[in-house]
Amino acid sequence: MSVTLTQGAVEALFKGVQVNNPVLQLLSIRQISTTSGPPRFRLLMSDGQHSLSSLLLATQLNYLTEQNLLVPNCVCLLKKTIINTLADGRHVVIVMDLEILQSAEETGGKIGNPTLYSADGKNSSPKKVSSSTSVSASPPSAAVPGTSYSSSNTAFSASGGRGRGFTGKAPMNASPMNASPMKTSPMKTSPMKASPMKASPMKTSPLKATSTSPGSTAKAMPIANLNPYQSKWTIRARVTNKSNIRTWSNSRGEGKLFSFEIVDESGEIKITAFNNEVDKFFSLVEQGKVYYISKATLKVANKQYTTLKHEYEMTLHANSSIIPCDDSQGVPTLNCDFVPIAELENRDKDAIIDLIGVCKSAEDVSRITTKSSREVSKRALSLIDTTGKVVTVTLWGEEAEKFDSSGQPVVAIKGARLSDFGGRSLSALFSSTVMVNPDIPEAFRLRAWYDQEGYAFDSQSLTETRSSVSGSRMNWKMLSDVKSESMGHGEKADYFSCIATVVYIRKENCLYQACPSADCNKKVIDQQNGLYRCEKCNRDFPNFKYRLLLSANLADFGDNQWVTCFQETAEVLLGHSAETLGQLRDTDEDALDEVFQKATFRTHIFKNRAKLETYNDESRVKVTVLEVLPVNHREYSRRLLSNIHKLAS
DNA sequence: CCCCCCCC
Repeated sequence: MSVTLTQGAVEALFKGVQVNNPVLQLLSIRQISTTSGPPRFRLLMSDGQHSLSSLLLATQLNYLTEQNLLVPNCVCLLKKTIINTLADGRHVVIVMDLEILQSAEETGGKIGNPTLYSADGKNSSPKKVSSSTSVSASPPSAAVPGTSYSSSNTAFSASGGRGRGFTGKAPMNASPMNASPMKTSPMKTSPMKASPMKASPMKTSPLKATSTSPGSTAKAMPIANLNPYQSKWTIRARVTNKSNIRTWSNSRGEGKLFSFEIVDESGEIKITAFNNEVDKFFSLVEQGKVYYISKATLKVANKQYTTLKHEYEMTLHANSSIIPCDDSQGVPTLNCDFVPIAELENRDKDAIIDLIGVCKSAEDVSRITTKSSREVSKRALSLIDTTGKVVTVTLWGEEAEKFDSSGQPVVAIKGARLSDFGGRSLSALFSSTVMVNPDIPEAFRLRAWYDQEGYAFDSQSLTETRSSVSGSRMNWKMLSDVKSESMGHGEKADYFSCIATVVYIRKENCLYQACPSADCNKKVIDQQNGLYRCEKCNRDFPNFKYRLLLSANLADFGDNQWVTCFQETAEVLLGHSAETLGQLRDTDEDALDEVFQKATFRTHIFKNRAKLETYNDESRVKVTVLEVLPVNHREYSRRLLSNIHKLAS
């Protein structure tokens, strides 16, 4: 005999320890009953000393049985195995790949006198087990919840699984599911009988001990651990993305379907319901709610059509069960991995991105016609985050129609697609989830940031559109043109735009105390008695508001120019509100200095107005800044080239 | 078993 069985392999596998390429003898094989899908085979294998009955043949190896190759007494090399851990701590070994080293004939019979391995050391006759329907009488180890569900990670990665499980951060992080027992049990059958071997029901339910109602202490299977090789599971998960009902008609037939995505703290998976199951479950399944789900079919996910990371997806069938769960504790509301907007520049086109930002502005909804002549609504939003960058996100259909931008809400989008249109922009997909003012810490942080400082940011958009800057209505000039073209000398003011760098901002007299009434910005006179007088309103006020009136010196490569910035443009230039700056001046002069320093040597696009003014018999052109816009690199290059061309000619 | 993801 040329083969040697791997001694100790059965004990290791029984205990859930991976064994590399063990050589085992098949003692018996039998088909187990399944509700759907291809036949499943359970194996009793021996290492010569012990035998193990909790092995399942992966369906892709079924051909070995069909060809009568995998028959009792043959010797096998298990090239790839997955160890699944059941809720009660027992392990099931899925044989993913094997090689028959020696046929049954060549081997000639059973090697050694193996006894069925069990944890308590009692050995039972392998014959008895192989003909019995009961699983080996290992004592239920209810005391190992900490290790429950933990599929062997190394085994999973060896099987080619990638990024399985929980890769994002959970915004609503709660205690691990293991530690949050379900309070109620709406399930008719106990989910804890999580044996993949339907023909081998456990006689006792190991976790039932302290419960008064069946299933009350049961644990759900984490979504990340779902696989086609275990059919008896119950998950507890939140619906994150429910589609409408769609119909189809093609060469293979017609029908209707809807799909939804669910999340638990371990991961996400897509579920699809067809025809009868649409009728049964469509109204039951609600976005945001938590359900117990069991008895659905798992199949390999088509990555072409899903943005989720799970290797599998689920299809509901006639026996599938979806039961609302009142206790949603510990089930995350969403599972986002937000990408800072500034970081989008470094991401690839077509990447699927989770994004959160304050909706600075939004287009009105509009109707467009697609290439395939379908009409659809769209609405573009400008989102900003603490990186100070802005990006355009397009919503479609109903989402676009319903969106309300009033109050500049925080918008979070899970699963938007990155496009290179206009540089960088995003588009919501059918699979995207759009949340307005979501109840998550990131949203609260952003709200606070925006209201305190973000609103005044000289934000740069990653999305360049016709309306943003580039070209059309801009009367581009160099600063030297102000003098050489005698701008502002005409009857009307001249308007021009330039790209220039702030070389100096005068701090003296940059702030004044203005009349607090809404439409009056007149400087008030401090009466030194706690009252402030506005001559224009002819009234005394107990308060005032700070206003900015900034003198700045701008330079481009041709010349420099003193300009005036009022309130709004000054706030953008300095990056803070007049109110904040007023407080700083009164309380922290150093901080105010820093603000001015930070704003200096920054380059922007300035839209200006030039007009000759006469004051005390002296005339000079006064340039007022009307708008400060971020410089876009493409635009900057274009202007630079244009200016060089102008200088050369 | 579907698989549309759009427009500038």
